[in-house]
Amino acid sequence: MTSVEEPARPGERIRDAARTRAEILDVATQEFARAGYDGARVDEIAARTRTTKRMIYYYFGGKEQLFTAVLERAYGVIREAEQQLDVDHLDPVAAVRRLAELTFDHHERHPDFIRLVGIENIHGAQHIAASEELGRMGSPALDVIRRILTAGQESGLFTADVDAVDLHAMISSFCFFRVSNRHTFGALFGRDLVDPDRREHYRAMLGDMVIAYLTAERSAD
Amino acid sequence: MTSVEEPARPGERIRDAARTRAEILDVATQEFARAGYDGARVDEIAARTRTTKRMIYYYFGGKEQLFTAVLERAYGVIREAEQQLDVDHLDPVAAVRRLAELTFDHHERHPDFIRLVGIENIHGAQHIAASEELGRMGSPALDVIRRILTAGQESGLFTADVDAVDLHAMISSFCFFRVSNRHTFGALFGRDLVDPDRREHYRAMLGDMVIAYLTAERSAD
DNA sequence: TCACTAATGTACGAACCAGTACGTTAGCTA
DNA sequence: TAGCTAACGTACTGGTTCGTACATTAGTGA
Repeated sequence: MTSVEEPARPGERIRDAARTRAEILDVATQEFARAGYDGARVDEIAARTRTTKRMIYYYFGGKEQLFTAVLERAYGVIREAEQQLDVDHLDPVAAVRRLAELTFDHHERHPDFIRLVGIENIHGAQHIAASEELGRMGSPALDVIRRILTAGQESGLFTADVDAVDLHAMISSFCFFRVSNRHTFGALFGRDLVDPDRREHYRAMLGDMVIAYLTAERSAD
Repeated sequence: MTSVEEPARPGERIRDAARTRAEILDVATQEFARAGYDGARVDEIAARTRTTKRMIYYYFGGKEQLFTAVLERAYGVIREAEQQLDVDHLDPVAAVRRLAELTFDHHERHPDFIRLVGIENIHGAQHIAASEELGRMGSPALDVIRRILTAGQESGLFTADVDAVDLHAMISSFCFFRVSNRHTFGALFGRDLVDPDRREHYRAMLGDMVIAYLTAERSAD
């Protein structure tokens, strides 16, 4: 997520639009994730870049558009990760587990992304709705799930009545909750869901859960 | 969640500390849930009560403490609902499904609560940490889960290696995500997770998932 | 090399907003 | 019924914060 941040060497190009833009996005991502949309301060973002507040308005137009740009980039990162998915050579059961684990890993590695999505939900997904880029952007993961599901259902291995979107929701809910709700959950139940010592346990739990659900014996009705 | 709101009849008691306090809490719950902690406006809360901003500071001390009071009451509601849980007469499988469904129903019926918890997580659960009441307040659901789990494991029906807290996390994650992320999920994947027409489908999906996980055949290792 | 434009910095304004100083009244109690 | 206090209202303030007007400079193309 973080771009280059070299200590402005002498002789280096002083003016670099792309770098300035990227640096603003980096800092804005942190600040929005830290404090929420309304809690984030444009002045604070500016102070933590090598440029000034003026540039934020020059490049992005305003706080709202800046947040949208932050979201667009964050979703872009996960979409790229999903495009790396290569599970077609695996059998359906192994493929689903692999997919679930990759989702698990990505959520764990990008807590800022989780926070941004939580914040965007507080605001009714209005920025996603207003963004053409995010509207166009499909989900490679969904295509992968669709393929695995079809294979598993045709072979009779998978008995569950779900489609790809539902399965994606199931996997995401577990991964998302573990990161997004770790603070309240920890405070109320005294268990740190992201404790590294428990990481493998939850990772396995997710895979077991999804596979058990998909392959469970079902009464014909 | 909403308290009495009768249209101040003449002859009725004008001064009613309990009512004023409750009315402030009602409106504050809506306003915080609507806009987040920093997005919520104390003036807006005051304007939508029959009293003034001065009273908010008189009864609660400040915005921060008001939010804490809102959280305390919201958590109190779910704790009360959990205390109504009576599944000890059911077999473990039926009991787990019943518990999951009650969690599902409560989350669906209290979207404001979900939003408040999401907001509290954005702020690192600092208000919960600062609240004695919320610290003391255990979870009746957890006790119920513990009993069901023990019964199911002793009878050999449940094969999964989970404790009550993990199982609670699993159930909550599905119920919570469905409500909390419905906006971004809907915008990105075009599916409304809280569409009434799909309600039974997701309710069954949750129960199936949890039971499949708990009862799945496992290789001894 | 000169002029033009993209990129940047400074300083400020106007609105907003949490919190408070100060004054008032309802209703209980002695 | 007198007086006392909990409950309430008004009007304001001080600081914050988004956004912008205006000035300036780096780099580039003719």
